[in-house]
Amino acid sequence: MAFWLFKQEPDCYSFADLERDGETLWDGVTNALALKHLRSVRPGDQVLFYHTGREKAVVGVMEIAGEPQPDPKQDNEKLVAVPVRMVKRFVKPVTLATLKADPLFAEWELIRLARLSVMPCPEEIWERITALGEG
DNA sequence: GCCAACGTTGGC
DNA sequence: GCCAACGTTGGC
Repeated sequence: MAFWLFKQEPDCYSFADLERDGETLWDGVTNALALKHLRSVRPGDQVLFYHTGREKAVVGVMEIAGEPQPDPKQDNEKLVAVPVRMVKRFVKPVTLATLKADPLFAEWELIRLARLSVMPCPEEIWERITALGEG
């Protein structure tokens, strides 16, 4: 079982939308490195949901609900999408400012590669963020 | 609204 | 295959 972080602009699809839907297909990823990561996810993997834009915070946890599959909205076999399901909303969102203030996160892709939307999450970072988020 | 960082495209 | 120009993302 592995840990990941997925980013999304909440005006496009928010954690509240996932709470409403329960499960959704995470699609629309086109960046090569993000796709490489997305093809590596496995059912049961745990995923942090990060809101970009105004919020800039990790807002909750979801889990991979199925195998990566061709993105049904794209006419390109290289592009994949993956089913995800809601797990829990954080009591307290963990803001980017909080993460930037702690050197533990400085080398992580979330900080180093601002435009990457799918990335692995080292277990140490997972533990720290979920501890902060669960208050 | 601006800009830095990065990815993509297209001419050569 | 290189690189300049351009487009996009996301933080500020």
